[in-house]
Amino acid sequence: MDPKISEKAWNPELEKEILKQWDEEKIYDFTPQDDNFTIDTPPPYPSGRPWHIGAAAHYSQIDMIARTARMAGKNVYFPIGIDRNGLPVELYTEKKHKIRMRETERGEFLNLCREALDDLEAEMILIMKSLGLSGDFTNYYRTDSEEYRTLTQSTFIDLWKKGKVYLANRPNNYDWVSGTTIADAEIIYEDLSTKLVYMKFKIKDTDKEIIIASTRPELLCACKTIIVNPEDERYTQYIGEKIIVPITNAEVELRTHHSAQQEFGSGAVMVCSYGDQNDVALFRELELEEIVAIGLDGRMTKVAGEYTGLKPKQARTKIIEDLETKGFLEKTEDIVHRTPVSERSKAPIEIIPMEEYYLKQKKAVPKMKDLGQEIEFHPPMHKQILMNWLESINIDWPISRRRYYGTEIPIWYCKKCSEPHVPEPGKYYKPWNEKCPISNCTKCDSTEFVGEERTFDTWMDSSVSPLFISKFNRDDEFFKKVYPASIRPQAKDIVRTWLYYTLLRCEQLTGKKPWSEAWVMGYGLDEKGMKMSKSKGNAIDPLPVIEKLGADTFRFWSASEINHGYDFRCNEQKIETTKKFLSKLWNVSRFLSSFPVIESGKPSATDEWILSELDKLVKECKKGYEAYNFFIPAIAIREFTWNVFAAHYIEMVKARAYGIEFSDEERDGAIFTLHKTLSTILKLLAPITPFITEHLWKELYSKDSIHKEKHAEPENIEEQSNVTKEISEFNSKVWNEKKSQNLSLKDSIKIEIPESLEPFKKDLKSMHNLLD
RNA sequence: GGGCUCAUGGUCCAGAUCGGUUAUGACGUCGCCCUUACACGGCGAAAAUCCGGGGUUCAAAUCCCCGUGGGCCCA
Repeated sequence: MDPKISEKAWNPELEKEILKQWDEEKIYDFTPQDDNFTIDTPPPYPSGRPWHIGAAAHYSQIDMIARTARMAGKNVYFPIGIDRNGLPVELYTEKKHKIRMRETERGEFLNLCREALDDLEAEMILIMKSLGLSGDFTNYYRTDSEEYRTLTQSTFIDLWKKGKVYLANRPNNYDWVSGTTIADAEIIYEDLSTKLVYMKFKIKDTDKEIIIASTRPELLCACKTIIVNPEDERYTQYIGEKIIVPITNAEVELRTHHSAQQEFGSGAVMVCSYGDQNDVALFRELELEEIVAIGLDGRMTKVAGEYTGLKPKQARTKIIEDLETKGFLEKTEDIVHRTPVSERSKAPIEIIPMEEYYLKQKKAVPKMKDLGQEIEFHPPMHKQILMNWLESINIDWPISRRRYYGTEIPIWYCKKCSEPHVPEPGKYYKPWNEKCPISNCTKCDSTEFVGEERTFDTWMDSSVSPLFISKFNRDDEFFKKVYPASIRPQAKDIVRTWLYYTLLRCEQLTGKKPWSEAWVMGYGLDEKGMKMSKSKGNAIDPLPVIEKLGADTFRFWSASEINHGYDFRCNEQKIETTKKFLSKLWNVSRFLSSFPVIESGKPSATDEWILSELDKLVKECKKGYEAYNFFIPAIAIREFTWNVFAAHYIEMVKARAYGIEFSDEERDGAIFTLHKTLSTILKLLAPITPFITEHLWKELYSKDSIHKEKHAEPENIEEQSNVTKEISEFNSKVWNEKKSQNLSLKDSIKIEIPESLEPFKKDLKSMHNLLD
């Protein structure tokens, strides 16, 4: 009886062949029906090489969602997209070609960006395909396509007409390196070392002075008041006094405010426009008149007097020197300061009053909270990230950006009266490069217009992904069938951006929530538990790993190592050792391929025992798959296949399956059970390791793809877990005994079989060559 | 300062809303073994006072409180 499968190990090269078959057989094609399972797949952003290994794990798991749903009998719509709008590619292009965006002709710069994106995108698509993603690659979408940008602009025009957009001049987070406003959500905090400068401020008409500590002495020229804590007794006597600001000699008032911390510096704080968000709040609350000390070029403005034109950091150094020579400097201290920086350029942000477009969101918060409650989160704990974010929203969403590579804001202004004009939706507009489609100004009838040059925040594009994939405004029939989507899989770190903005925008545009479930995955960290980044040098390139070990090994690692929702560590060696399980599965299948597949058989006590354990496994997997938690089935399947099925059951029935000293009926019971168990294992594993299961399935059980099968259903067989324990204990006992007597495993030995294992006596005897 | 989350052999992790025998498994280490699926294997061994303290209970890795330390997020 030669095994039908002859190769001794799973060869990952076979994956390429299988991919081709899937392609030819079109087994993942989607035709909308009345009831569909739509996955709002995250379009990854090609921002540079290499792609993140955590992302590869993430997309593997998203595919497991698709396959799980498919095997549950759902009609799965699994679109694939690439997000191509935004700042990172601009920075990448500037670096790659050693150019500056603002010194390059806009059209030319956009072309360079597009080329860079095409390159990076090709690698991502290659990785996603190699991973076996069962998505729609033939129609994959790009967020910078004409069609997508038309949607972004149309939805903006719609919201504009509904009065949800307004222009306002406000202190804004300004990233002067990128030359653009950024949203609060794009700010991160970094601990940077800086100097805390203790300055002497004279109290007017006295010879007394107070000390004020600040990390931003260059903003002295924008200082409007000094605050102290109302409970700080050191300053009680000076409240209401005029204080002379060093260098500028301006007079400001000393007031009390609870936000001044007594422990920080001297307890007295200078309030300037704008050192930080607290300054913004204070200027608003105390109705102070703002002074713009830093311009859009990131340099000091003329109010800075002799420091005009310097960058804030240069001005700081110089002003510290001047304070010292003029006797205003008490001391300086080196401190580490949590500094708000731009997430993308890493430059410290400045707060500068600027005119930007805003999308109303403050009033929508209660509604968003309700929607958030309606959405089922996997795992449930991550709903809290959204709720915390909603709790902290206190300004509307600034949506305009002073960048090039993004969807253009479709507005033209009348040259004469500046009235803004928004065109009709349904077309992609580039106002910086196109004539205004409106012939006369609606206000003054003038015929000359100026196009808006700014673009949208990229989340304006990303936040309509459920509308794009469902062909909103393009195909009503399709839209009705696939919207709202079923599930939004995404990473934990963009809950407050992508997840939240999608909720907001889709509700504003359709009145409905965009999906009923949200599936949130943790971060991929390095082997020490630190965040991976290119600058730290601890990033792992997923492509060579996948090429070397194969997608299934990588996928099984991802499922068995990542407890859903928690952060996970990536370790190449760990991934490699995962391969052992696939080898085990392969060799179990190779052994079974020696026996004919038979449809039925009369199971013996041993067979019934393993079938009860198998049924337990089916139940366990079902629990995991229903929550889209692949950690549960992966661990359970590995444990069962390796440590129960292969280690004990197969060894017990080997002789019976060969028919040595057993009747045909007994033999067939074993063969039937072996195949039933293996075929069930393959089906249980199919969503996690689609390649090897497909190959073995076709070798052993069917011409048709395993991915057209339905999930195995529990048969509710009574549990026999105690038997498992007794069997494995007995087997260990025999093995140990033989070892201590220096016997080979095939040698005979005399050991009493416990009474409880009486039903398994014949199998155990043949397994261990036990003497009566 | 607030929130979420984690802490179990050298390393990673299970023990999930339901407290209950000797705390699961993998990686690594060591020893033995070619046994007609597999040496990418099998068997065996060593290795954990379950972060600390307190409480509830007949019973706590598990529940509660306090603390310590890490990660992430927000301010």
